Amino acid sequence: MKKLMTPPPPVRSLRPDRPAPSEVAPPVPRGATLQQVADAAGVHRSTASRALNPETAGMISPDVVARVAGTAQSLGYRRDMLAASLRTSRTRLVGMLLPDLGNPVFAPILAGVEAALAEHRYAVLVAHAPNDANALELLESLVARRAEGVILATAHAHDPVLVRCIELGLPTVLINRADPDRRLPAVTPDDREGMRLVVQHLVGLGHRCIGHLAGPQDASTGLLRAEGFQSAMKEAGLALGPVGVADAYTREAGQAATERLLDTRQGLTAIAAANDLLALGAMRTLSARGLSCPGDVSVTGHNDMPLVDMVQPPLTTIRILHDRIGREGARLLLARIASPDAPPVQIRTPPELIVRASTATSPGVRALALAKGE
Amino acid sequence: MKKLMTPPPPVRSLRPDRPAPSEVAPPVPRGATLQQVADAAGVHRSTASRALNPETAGMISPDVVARVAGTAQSLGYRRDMLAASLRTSRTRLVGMLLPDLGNPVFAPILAGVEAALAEHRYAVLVAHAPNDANALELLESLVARRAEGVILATAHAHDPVLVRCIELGLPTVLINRADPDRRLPAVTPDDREGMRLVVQHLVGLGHRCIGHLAGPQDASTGLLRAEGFQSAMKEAGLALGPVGVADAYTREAGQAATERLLDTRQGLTAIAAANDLLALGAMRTLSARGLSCPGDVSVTGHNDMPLVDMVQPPLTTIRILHDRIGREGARLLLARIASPDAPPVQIRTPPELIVRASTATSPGVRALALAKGE
DNA sequence: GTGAAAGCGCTAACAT
DNA sequence: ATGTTAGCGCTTTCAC
Repeated sequence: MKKLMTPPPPVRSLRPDRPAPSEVAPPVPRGATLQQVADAAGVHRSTASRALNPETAGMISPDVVARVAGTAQSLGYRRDMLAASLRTSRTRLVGMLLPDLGNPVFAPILAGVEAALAEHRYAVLVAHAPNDANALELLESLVARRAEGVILATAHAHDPVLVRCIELGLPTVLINRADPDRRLPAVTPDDREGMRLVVQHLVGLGHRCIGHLAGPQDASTGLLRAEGFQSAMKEAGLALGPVGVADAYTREAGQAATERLLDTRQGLTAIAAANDLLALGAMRTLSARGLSCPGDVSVTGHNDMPLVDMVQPPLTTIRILHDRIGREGARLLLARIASPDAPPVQIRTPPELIVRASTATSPGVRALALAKGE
Repeated sequence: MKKLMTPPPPVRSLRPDRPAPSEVAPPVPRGATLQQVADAAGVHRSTASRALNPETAGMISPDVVARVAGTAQSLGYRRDMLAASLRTSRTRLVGMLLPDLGNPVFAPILAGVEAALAEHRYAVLVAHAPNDANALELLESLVARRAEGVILATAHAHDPVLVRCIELGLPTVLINRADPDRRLPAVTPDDREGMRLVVQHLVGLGHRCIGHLAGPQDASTGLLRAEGFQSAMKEAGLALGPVGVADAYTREAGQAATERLLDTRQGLTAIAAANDLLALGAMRTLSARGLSCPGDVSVTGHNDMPLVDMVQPPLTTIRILHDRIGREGARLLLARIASPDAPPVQIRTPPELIVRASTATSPGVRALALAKGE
């Protein structure tokens, strides 16, 4: 049928040493191929393959292994992962979808992911989807490149990307933000606990009328921090605090939301923001209104981003271990790639309260102390 | 064992909806293959290939194109870039080697690179080599994955990575830092011009005794900014300024180098730092010595990193268009991939002086003005 | 322990 | 305009 063999064409013409510079195709620099190594070492390419793979080198006699390794070395051979991946269906590649590289939390997360994956010889394909623009398209391209899994730092409520990942059966880990339905493993800061630490701190300073400057409520950070704030207030025996919702994690949105918050409730002595940038926005609004921080109003942030210790006043905030979140996320993803049907784990990293100068004893307590003649 | 299943399993010839969890091999989720699409559409796979590729769809009759596209759609077919790449030797993949994701300049650079590459359907493989640890190894892994080129943000003097790239004939672009020998194309901020703007600004404020807080001299930024500083001083008719060299771009190193700088030369009224973090370190040292900024000593930075407008006093600095550096770098790399033998271009992005409150009229000028009874 | 042969999924001559 | 054929470079049964 198809296999009517012609005269024996067993000879494989070796590729020319210097491939003639083709007109239009870019002359990609290529090293030696396995076939060439095998030929030079006088063995079959399958033998060479086995000899060079630590997993299978045991099948081959030590002297052959040595010889092949030697010729490979001298020919500058590098295993072509592309071809190997096609054959084995293992690419050792994962994709990472980032919502906003402008936000300084993502760089250390990426660093953590990269470091943890590199330890397992995996590589990271970075895709950036500012304000979710064509995130789905980017996801598809990661799949087309046979990423073995993806890390999503972008998840928000009813995220189509997340749905698509599930639909594809693609190993996926959420990072920084979680899926409210817990369908996928996630690594997030312990947002509720962070807000609890903040509220406790403020209450300890004598504050009773505390407002929350909330982040966008379609992201888990915004939602959970708002919840954490209210439950900590309740726990402290205080009434639910007033809330101003910012529509983005920016200083400008923080300023605007603080305006609303201050208008909503008179006599606020402290503002717990869902994020450092929001807190900095709050400080601006306060000073614009002639209020001092922390004299009149204490302010707290969340994230401990670089330089918030140098602003005036230095910001009391919650430190998040972003690097560690990245590492854990990578670890989880590798676990999920290995066993995709294991139940999705939720990891929360512990927050740490960093007390600086933007929080102080509440004006009431100070007045009282003063009255006591201290 | 636990899984002694009862009746004979019904035969499922098609791949099971839920792939049975295999013992060790990860069940990678795969879509339809081109062959399957071709079969379903009743054409040969090469025809299907041509029909689905916009470049070659012209060769195929419109109705066949439509039919193939339809079946592809309904089967959820996605071209496997891995296989295509193996065949065509074009991966549309580039690697990016980053020295320090902790430094906030690199996130926007990465964003720029990613955005520019995505426009050409290229993807970015990110490798992180903090303090150059195994940078060479990372480079090799990028090559093994057949990256068509690399963007190095890591280059320093006599960089082995750079040498290896040249040796491999791998299309390479340097970013943020340049190769002193100009063997490779590079996109950098115009460091000399930036320092010139700074010095002019300070001289305009009446400063005459200006010191330079230099960065590491094995990176082009450190070197060029120091050179730019001195040549601008000369241009302004001033003597060479004293220099304190920091051994890293950190606040701590900036503090230490400022100590040395202040000890070297009495009567300094301004410090031009090579970088914002160094400038912040300088401010610390000044305040530790009871000197006020800008009252006694003016300070300038370089980069305009996030939040330096919020520190006290807000930092006068040079704004670098990091995002644009990334974009230009990507553009250059694509050009180099297309024609590797073109002469290496050097692009410098224009700096912009951002005047804030860390610089003020020199004490001498102020005293004079005062004496004049103003 | 090693070689032979098949094939991962795709594209690109070379035929018609 | 479409089908045939031959690989890209590698791994992996299956034989011996």
